[in-house]
Order: sequence, then C-alpha cells, then structure tokens
Amino acid sequence: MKKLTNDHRTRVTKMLIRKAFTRLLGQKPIQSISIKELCEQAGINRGTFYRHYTDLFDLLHSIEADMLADFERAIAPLIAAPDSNVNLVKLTAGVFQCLKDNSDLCTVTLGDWGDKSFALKLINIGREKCIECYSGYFKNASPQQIEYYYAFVSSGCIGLLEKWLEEGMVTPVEEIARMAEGLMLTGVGFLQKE
Amino acid sequence: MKKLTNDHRTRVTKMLIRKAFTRLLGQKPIQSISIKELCEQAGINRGTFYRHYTDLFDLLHSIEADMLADFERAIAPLIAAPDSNVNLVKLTAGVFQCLKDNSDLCTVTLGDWGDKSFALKLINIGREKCIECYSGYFKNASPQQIEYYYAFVSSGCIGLLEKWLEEGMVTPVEEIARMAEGLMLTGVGFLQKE
DNA sequence: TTCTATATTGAACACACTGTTGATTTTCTT
DNA sequence: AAGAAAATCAACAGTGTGTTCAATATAGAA
Repeated sequence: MKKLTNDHRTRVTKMLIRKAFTRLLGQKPIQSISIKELCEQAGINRGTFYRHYTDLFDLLHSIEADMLADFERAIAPLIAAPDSNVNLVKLTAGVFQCLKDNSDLCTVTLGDWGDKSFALKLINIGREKCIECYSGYFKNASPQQIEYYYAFVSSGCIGLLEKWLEEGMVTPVEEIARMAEGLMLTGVGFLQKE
Repeated sequence: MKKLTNDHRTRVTKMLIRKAFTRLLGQKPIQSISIKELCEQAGINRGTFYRHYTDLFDLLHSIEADMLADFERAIAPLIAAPDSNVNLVKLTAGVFQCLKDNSDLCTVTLGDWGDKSFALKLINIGREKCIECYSGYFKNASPQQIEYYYAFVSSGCIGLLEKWLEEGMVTPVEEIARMAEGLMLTGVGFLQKE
C-alpha cells in the first residue's frame, strides 16, 4: 500500500478487478467471495490485489466512493439552481436518471446481495439541502419532525428505487420521479389523483 | 445436523450462542466474526456449533425466523380485527411496540452492521393485507401504483424505525406510530399539522 | 531508442479458520 | 440406575490469508 501512480497499468488492473468484482457480486454475496477467486476471475495476481486494496470491503468502498463522486457531480447543477424555484420534480428526475445511468452498479448495491447502507448515503447527499428547504417552508414544524420526515422519505425513495430495479427500470424516469414526489408530498393522496 | 431434541442442554447451548452472537454483532459486522471466536465468547465447543448451524448466516436466519414468528404472533390479533374498522394507528403502534420489545435484536438487525433486508421482511408481513385494504379504498389506482406505494412506505417505515433506534427509542411508541401514519397518509402534509 | 522507475508476476511461507471425525465425558429422560 | 443423546476434546486435511522476495514486464521520460 505504498503511494501508487496513475499508471496505465494500474488503471487496467483496477478496471479488471472491478469488472470481476461486480460480476461476482451479481452471483453471490460479498461474504462468500474470496480474494483468490476474485483474482482468478480478473486474471491478475493475488499480490497485485493487495497492492491496491486491503480487502474486499476496501474495494467495495472504493467503488462506492467513485460512484458517489459521479453522483454528486451529476446532481450538483440541479441543486445549485436558484433557491426560489427549486424544481423538486426535476431534481428527483435527475437523481433517478443518474442512478439509471449507473444501473449496473445500482443493481449490485441495491440488489439481493448489495450494500443497502450505501444507498442511504447516496440519498443523503440531498439531505441538508432538503431539510433546509423544508424548514423554510414549514415554520411550525420542529427540526426533529423534519428529521423524521427526511428519514422516512429517503428510505421510501430507496424502496421505490429497489422496486424500479426489480422491474428492470422499464417505467420511464419521469414517471418514477413524479411518483417519488407525489409520495413525498401527499403520501397516500398520490393514489387518489386522476 | 441430525435431528435434535428440545433438550435442556440444546436450549442452553443455543441461548449461549445467540447471546454471544448478538453481543459480537453489536461490535462488528458479521463478515469479520469467525465461528471460532463466537464459540470462545459463548463458552461452547466449536463442534457443538456445527451440530446446530452450518454457518453464521444459518444462525442469523434462524434468529430472524424466530423473531419473525414472534412478530407475527404479536400483530395477528391486530390484523384479524374486523375489516370494516381496521385501525391503522393501532396496528402501526402495535408493530412498533413489538419492535421495541425486541429492541436488542432490532438494534442488531437495523444497526450499522445489521441485515437490512430482514427489516423489509418484517414490514412486508403486513403487505398483502395493506394492499388489499388500499385497493378497496382507491378504486381508480392501478395495482402497480399500489405496489409502488407500498414499496415506498414500507421502506419509509424502516427509515423511521432506524432513526427511532438511533435516538434510543425515547420517543413514545404512540407518537412514532402517529408519525408513521401521518407520513404514509399525507406525506409532507404531516409537517403542516397543528 | 534506450534507460530507469515502477507495476506485475510467480513462488514460497507461516498462520488462522474451516468443517469433519472419533473417542470420551457429561447430562437428560425414564 | 441405565440407556440415550448432547457436549467436549484433540486431531486432521484443506483452503484462504497476508506477506515476502527475486524475476519479469511495461510505462514514461530523456
């Protein structure tokens, strides 16, 4: 684990590792994947793995961190929009679109053997922004209530997302976003529309 | 893994194993717990572990199955209530009360290193019942919409539950149940009350 | 192109955990 | 008290781990 360069070699190695890893994660939970097995799949030497990562979880977190960065970069412009007209539908749609773009990784992290806690991290990026926004709206709601509200809707969105994935993401992004917003804003009232 | 009786010995052994297991799960994720370590903590022989369980996940699922049974037994009377006046608040409160009663296990399964997917299983017990109930209410909502609704609110409830646990379950059960219901029924409208 | 730094390889190593076995001891049931 | 069943203990081969070293191969700069 010395300092390592951005060599072409290291980039290829890391890519091979990641590909094999996501492939394996599509087949079985992380706890039944061995480093030896991963390296055989990736076609790299076991020692090379240890040069880059300490263990499989280090690798997982590294992948997640990269995805997180992608995600933040993608929704930054949406969040940076003027405060007055924060278009929630657009923001939500942007988020879901970004997730769809990374659907291979999503399937892994949100799938049967995925790292559920990571999904929360993803959603929580918008947390402070949301809370701040809502606390402006609802003067008579306590901060604690808003916290609970966010806990509820963020987890709710993950559930929505999982269902979406489960169905192969056939429903258009905009419709999912509309659903998400409807559910967040009016709860069961969402079912009464039309 | 032969047939095993309900001996006093086996009950004690299993109890020791479970206690040690939940204690360890409070300290680290399951993937970094070894069977050897668990047996040392439990003060039992390693071979004895293998007589009852094949591996740590078998043990985990066994514990979860027991908790699930407890859970079902606890909310059965609430669900069996006459269909006409299904009191959602009471049902929800009952559910959360039951979870509070098993808070030690909840902390483990919902905590940092818990098995998030299990929480979903817990919540999904009420799934069919709920869907059936709602589909009666909202004639013009498609089954798919109802599915998405349930996906959203069930995950939302888990998020609420996690936050509740995080705060040490100091908020009264009834208040959490009211929150859950409010969020499920009116979404953000919940913040506008009072 | 050649040179140098560095990444990867392959082999070997001690170590730890696994899952199983058989003989022995303890404990429960009747 | 006697037989049945469970827990213990020690030992076993098998496998993955994490590290090391010398060797080989490759990238990037002069």
